[in-house]
Amino acid sequence: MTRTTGKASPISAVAERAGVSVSTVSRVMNGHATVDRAIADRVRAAAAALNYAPNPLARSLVMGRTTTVAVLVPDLGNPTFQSMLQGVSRAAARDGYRILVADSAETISEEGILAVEMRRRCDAIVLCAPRMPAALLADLLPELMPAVLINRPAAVGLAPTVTADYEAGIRPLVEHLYALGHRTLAYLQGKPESASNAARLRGLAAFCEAHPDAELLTVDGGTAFEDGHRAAADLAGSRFTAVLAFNDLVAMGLLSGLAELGVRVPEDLSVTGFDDIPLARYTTPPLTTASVPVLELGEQAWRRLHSLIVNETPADDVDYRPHLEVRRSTAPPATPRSRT
Amino acid sequence: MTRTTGKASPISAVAERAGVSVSTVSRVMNGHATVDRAIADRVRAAAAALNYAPNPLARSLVMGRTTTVAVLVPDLGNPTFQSMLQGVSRAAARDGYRILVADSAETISEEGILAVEMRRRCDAIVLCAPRMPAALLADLLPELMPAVLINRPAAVGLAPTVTADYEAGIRPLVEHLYALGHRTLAYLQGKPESASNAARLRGLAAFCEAHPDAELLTVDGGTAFEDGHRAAADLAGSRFTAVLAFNDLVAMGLLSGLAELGVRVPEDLSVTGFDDIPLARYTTPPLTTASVPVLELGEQAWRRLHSLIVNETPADDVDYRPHLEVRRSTAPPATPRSRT
DNA sequence: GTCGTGTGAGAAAGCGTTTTCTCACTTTGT
DNA sequence: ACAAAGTGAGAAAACGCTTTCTCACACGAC
Repeated sequence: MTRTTGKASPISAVAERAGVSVSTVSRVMNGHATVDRAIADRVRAAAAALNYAPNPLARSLVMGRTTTVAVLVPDLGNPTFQSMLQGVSRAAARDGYRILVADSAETISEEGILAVEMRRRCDAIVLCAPRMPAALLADLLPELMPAVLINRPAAVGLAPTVTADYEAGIRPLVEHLYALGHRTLAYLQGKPESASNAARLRGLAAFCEAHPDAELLTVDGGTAFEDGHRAAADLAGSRFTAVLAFNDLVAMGLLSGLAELGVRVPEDLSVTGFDDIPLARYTTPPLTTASVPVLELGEQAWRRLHSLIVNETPADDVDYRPHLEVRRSTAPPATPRSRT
Repeated sequence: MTRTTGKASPISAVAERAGVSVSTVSRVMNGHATVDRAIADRVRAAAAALNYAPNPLARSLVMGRTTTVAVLVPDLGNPTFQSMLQGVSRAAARDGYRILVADSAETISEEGILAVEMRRRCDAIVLCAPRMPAALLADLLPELMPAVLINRPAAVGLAPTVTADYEAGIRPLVEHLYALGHRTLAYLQGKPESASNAARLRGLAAFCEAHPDAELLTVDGGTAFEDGHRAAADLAGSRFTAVLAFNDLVAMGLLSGLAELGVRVPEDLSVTGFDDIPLARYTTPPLTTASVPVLELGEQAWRRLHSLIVNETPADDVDYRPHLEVRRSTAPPATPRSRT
């Protein structure tokens, strides 16, 4: 009648089979206190025979911890957030934690509700919500703690934060173009309400101030391939000699659109991306971009969250400065025809 | 003394404040039975004042369901699995379910343990484990039910399964190349132990049988960009006029490597991918590939899992036949020099 | 021989819910 | 008016565990 598989047997079954109390089984399973060697062996044998494993739910309830954390990202379809998730997931796995994941894209208006609901099922939360209004975030955070923020530089002080410095990061990119000789530039912006778009704009504003001879225009783009692809037509015939795309995805869409239109990159037009997603180095031509260590961002988020969970003071906030990755989508502008 | 925020108050606090028993609070919160209108209002007021929400853990323990399902994927860094995850996640979210995600890449040898452990924390599991030995899978499944399998055609019958038919899917691809005039082809294979690689090989074998005049050689590749990139050097000087890459990632790596070597695609060499990941249409040249509806795969997996959870009989297994997506990375072979 | 002092194991009290069981208090039927 | 049937709410059991509290027993010390 010994079934080595089947539905989970409760601790009481093990206790009964071993002829001891549940307390003793619990003690054995958790390696607690000193329990007589012979009895412990009997318990272990019984547990093995019944294929016993403690019910994690019951365990969580009584212990007040789930060894699970939530990760909320705005779009599971975006390589950047995918990598963040992967970074958190891997790091957390090493510490024996599981990930509860949610994609807020579907329910942008109820992002807050979603976050709270997720949070209550686990021990802590990593919040990547670039477009959540600051006020809402501030309201929410007390309910969410322990929490770590990704890419919410404005919220520094509210919770441990890991960020990429998009403002500083775009500077080398645009300076690179300037150094190549570009003076008429376009910035194909992302969603205007996004914090990181604002940061890029600040960085670009600083650039303009430093180089009054350069002209930089912001044009509406988006955050996805399609947005870049769509923008190609407008940009192809324009007077711009270089365009900074909001991110790599948009840049790739643009690259593809331009190729279809017969515009040569970088000969006719230089293009830059942002993020350095894995595919950026495999585009044609390989994309000049600002490299953001997203996996690292996820890992560092986990480190801080873990500290909070075990009641240590987390490491200081970290702000990754993206580094310029020069590839082949940028080159000096063609000799202006006006010279002719 | 009314704190509208703060640590979660238990149901007993609400009961006390409303001057009723916990049972009544529970009934009100769950809209059960008929409870006196006046009392119900009092309870709701108390709950609101205390910002009460039932503890999901306790709820799960007693109700025996968590409204959470696990998704196990072999690599969170791979666009294909990312899309599957997204597909499951979105569909599950619509039904009010959360996703517990795990990346087995780190612990390939303990994939089984991981699966069981995840499964015990929730109501069901979606298993995407293309390289798990069939015997292990069969052993594991009883413990995992309810479960749904993705891309394990060999396991049909053990659990509801959604698959892409890689064997049938590669056929139109290679036939397309054959029709273009290619007779010397290379298949840049993935991991030999993977089920979907075996399926592709079967499809290709059938092709060879049907076209004795064509020569097709299998060469070792891999599953990632880097693998394709690395293979470029070998393939560049070869006599092959077309190469079928294991998947789009490999194809893109290959494209990039070939571009660096000055090999023109498709003029000098035709290249195909597999999967039709979002970026495939934005490569240069856009990639001819077999389109696998991965998001759909995830969604269908969820549908079946949901059925199992609510004790309905799930829809029949579904086997998506990838469809040929002809883009611009394939063309007739260059006129052979041997003719000269 | 009595008094600490350990030691090891069982009993019981939670953890925060839901749900069944009970029962007091109306209504209704006659 | 009196039993039968309904209502609505509290008490208590259950979910499966961990942990504190208790206590029986055996040991050396005085």
